[in-house]
Amino acid sequence: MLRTHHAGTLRAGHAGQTVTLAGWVARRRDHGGVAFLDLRDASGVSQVVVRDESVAHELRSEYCLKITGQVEKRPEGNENPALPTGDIEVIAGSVEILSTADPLPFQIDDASTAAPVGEEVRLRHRYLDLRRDGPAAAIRLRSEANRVAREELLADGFVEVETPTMTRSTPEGARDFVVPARLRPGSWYALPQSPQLFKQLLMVAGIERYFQIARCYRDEDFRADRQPEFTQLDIEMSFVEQDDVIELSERVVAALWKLIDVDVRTPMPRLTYREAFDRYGTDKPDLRFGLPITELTDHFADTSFRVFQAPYVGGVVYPRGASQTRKELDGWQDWAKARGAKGLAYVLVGEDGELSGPVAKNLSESERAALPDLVGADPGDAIFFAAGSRKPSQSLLGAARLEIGQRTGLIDEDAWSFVWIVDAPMFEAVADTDDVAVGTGAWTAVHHAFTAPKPEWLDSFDADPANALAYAYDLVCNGNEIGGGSIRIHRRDVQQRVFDVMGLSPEQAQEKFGFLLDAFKYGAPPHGGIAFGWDRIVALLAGTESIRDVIAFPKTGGGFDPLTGAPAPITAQQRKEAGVDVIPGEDESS
RNA sequence: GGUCCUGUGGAGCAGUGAGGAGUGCUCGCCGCCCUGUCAAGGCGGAGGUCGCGGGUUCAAGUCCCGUCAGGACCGCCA
Repeated sequence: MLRTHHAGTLRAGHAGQTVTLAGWVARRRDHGGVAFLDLRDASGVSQVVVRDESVAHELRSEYCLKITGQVEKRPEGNENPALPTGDIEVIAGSVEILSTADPLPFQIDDASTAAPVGEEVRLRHRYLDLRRDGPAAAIRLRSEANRVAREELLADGFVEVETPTMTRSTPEGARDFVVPARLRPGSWYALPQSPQLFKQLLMVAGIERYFQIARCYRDEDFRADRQPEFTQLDIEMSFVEQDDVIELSERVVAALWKLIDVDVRTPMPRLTYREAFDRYGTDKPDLRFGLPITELTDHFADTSFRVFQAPYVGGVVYPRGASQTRKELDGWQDWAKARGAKGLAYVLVGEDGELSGPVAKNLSESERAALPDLVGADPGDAIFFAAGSRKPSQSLLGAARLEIGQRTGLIDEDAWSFVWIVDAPMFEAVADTDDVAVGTGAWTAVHHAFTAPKPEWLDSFDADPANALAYAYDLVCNGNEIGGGSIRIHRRDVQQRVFDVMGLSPEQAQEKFGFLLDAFKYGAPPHGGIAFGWDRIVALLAGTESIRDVIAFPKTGGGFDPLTGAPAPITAQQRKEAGVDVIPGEDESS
């Protein structure tokens, strides 16, 4: 080893020892005659005292040094209580420059810069960014999360299995990334959107308890919490029911949050999908604050106000919202229109209890009188309304609820709220979505085509697909969906009935999922599982907004890696070898 | 595919409303001084296609059009 000690570990007890340290110059304070270096390695920093000015003079920020010297207690009064190593310093005997450093594109020591450095320049020099305390801690926390999950699962008899990252394109939800196959020009591998099909095959294989920290790939447009490649903690178990998967999941989550000294209370509360939409207008409600939505359809059943003559009317309270300016209230209209709504009707509750605003005069005396109590509004509050089809209206109110919670500071940023969303519908009408439908039927799977119906719907789901409930569960933390899974179909007859609802013929099913259906012919065990959004979970643990902060080398919005410059053109020779430009013949399936 | 925000020495900002010489701030960088600092200090200095292209104008960082890049959101993401 080049060193005998780690810089951040030296204490008063080391005084008198001769040590060798290796690390980077975090900061240099040259007094001419005596110079102080903060030498940083992964463990922290120690102050090094260089008394030879000719040695100290040429040293610069982020030079990589090897220093041998004696640990001494700092002179009386010169201790730095802000540093763990603040009681000692290392009097440099020899200073060897292992590596010099050019002037930096940005400062590593962010304590000295008032404002944060821009993300683009940080990502272009991510290897420097990761020398900083915050980013370094996030990557190390991720490693700890991986360790904790592995320990919890391995101790419970789980087997870690790696599945292919070059596989067959299967019709799942998202667009596939594809890889040309040199040996079969015109044919392509796909990168997996998840290990879903493989983990089910592993259940057929008798693994019984599988997990993997799995990389997944989806070629979709970006959002703050999306990357083209992302990570799931993927779990699948045989001979289990919903409660078994949930119980295991809660143990894993509790172990993870212990990393940040949070005791997660289990069992976690559950909401049905229906309740979540009725009360919070979303399937991933943030329960760190209240402000539930109130359905007002019955209240306005006989209204003369055209806008409220709708299949659904609901409202949400904006505490103290009546004092908003006209401009702010108009801003909400733009906000709603940006979400595809016509607008956001509102009523202001005066301090005297009188209702005002453009909508109020359209309401009857009785409609006005009961309204504040019905929605839980006090004098000085505002009430926002959405009217129209049930789900879009609830979604709008749910988004408004969240926006109100954020604007009014109702959200306790230190709180952790976990909730399971259960009993999601199995199907949704194709007309309600623009999904690339797997089949040609009027219905498409909400979760995926292998999700089992709840036991009580086993006989009737195909007779009443609009109301059939799936044996599926999503885990939501502070308004983020951090995990989701289901009990799978293991019976061929049930699977075919699901395909029938989706308009998928046996022949079509065989073509698309044949390898899975074939496997299910050979004694498939009942099984189910869950996948956790690992990047989001670690981001929550790290207390950062963006999952980019917990990915070592993330990509920016266009799928571009500012560090390597990927994606980049390839040479003509590479194109030729890869067979990218081969046009499939008529006898080849594309 | 759509909407909004941002782009000014190496970093972070101000300057754009209401056009008038690349003006300013904090940090960094370079040189000199300095023997107890720890965001060291003092003095001096260098460093700019104002993202890019076009237009309006006597004159554009500033106004208009287009475009590129980054961020956020809608669509999309079983």
